[in-house]
Amino acid sequence: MQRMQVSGLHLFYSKGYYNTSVDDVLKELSLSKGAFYYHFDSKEDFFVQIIENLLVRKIYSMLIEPIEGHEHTLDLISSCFENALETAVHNELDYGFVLSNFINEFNGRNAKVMKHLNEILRVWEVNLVSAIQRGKFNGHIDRHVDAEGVAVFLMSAYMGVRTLMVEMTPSARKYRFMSQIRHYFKSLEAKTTSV
Amino acid sequence: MQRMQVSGLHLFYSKGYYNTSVDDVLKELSLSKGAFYYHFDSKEDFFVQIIENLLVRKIYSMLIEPIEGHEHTLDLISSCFENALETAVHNELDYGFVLSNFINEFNGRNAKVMKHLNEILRVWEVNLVSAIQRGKFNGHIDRHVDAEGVAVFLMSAYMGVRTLMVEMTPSARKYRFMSQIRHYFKSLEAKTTSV
DNA sequence: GTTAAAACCGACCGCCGGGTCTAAATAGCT
DNA sequence: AGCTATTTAGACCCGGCGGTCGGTTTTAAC
Repeated sequence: MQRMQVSGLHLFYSKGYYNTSVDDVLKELSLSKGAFYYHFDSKEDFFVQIIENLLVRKIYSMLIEPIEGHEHTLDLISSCFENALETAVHNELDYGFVLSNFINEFNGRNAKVMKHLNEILRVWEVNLVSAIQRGKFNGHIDRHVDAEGVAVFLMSAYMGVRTLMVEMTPSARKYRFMSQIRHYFKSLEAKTTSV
Repeated sequence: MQRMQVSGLHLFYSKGYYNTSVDDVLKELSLSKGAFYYHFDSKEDFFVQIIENLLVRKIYSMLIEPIEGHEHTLDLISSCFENALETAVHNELDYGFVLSNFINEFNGRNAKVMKHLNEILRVWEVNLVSAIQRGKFNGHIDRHVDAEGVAVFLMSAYMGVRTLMVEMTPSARKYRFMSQIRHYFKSLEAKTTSV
């Protein structure tokens, strides 16, 4: 059952949810329909459980936890992004943004699933905002900076670069992206510029 | 035939390519299978023609042409983004980034289609890079700025915010996003900061 | 060893989607 | 009007997919 979810996630990620049949998942593990529908009500239910059991935790440990420290916030964020993108470069299952793909796939097509995915986004956003506010409080970040704005901007940029990195010179793009992120961060630091 | 393409694009955009059947397109226009397969070899061919006939032109007029002027490059880009995102807010068919959605859908699933979509991206990127270089030449942009880096960063951010804007307070996010973009641009201007 | 519950098997159903094919309609031309 | 070429109609085929169901095996408790 755990195995089903793991290989289900891999397949859904690489081939897309609607483009992956239940049989595909079962073939991978040499299991039968019976086994599947004993454990899960439906394909959708299966996917929701994958989100809850695998996705949220991985994303939490990859994008939330790493920036909860009390050191220089912007450094935490940039090395967190750096790590996440590095796993993406190596074509590994980039839990960092499996999410982005799924959001694109389910948008306006499956409200139920979208609720779960949006919830993850929301948590990430809240966490980014509070990290930035912490940075302002600690004096690392200029106090005029709009925390919500920066959060939206960072999420956008990160999700976008993930799309751009697939199939086209990923490591070069990662490098360029990260250096711009750092440049952008420099402009947010205290005693340098203001918003 | 033109009508087929137009309503095909609308449906593919709103429901997804794989989630839209040929019959759906035909139902919309009260046409029959015969009419469709007389004009197009396959569903895929149909889609490729939509890309070539509708998508590239619209994107060209929305994201390429507007930044080809010789005024302050960064201003051109930001008002170009502003316009494109504004149409997205109003749930209109945002040709600006229909592209982003499709790239996400076809990534790693259909190489043939991806070739066409990547080509559009490539043109956009080249155009951004040369716009930025023009800005450096004109003295509006700091000469230390990495034009390729900025281009990748802008494309990422733009594509990402499009994802983020769907289904969750789009206009607030657009506003925040744009103000961060402008802030970022300020840090690229000549005689202020360097990379 | 018996028994009941948990887990699994795989044939089967109904539906839908892409694509084919033949016949009919329509348009264009003389 | 008559004839050809273009365009449509829609019945049909086939493969795949989500889901069901009756039955078999495995597990575990006593």
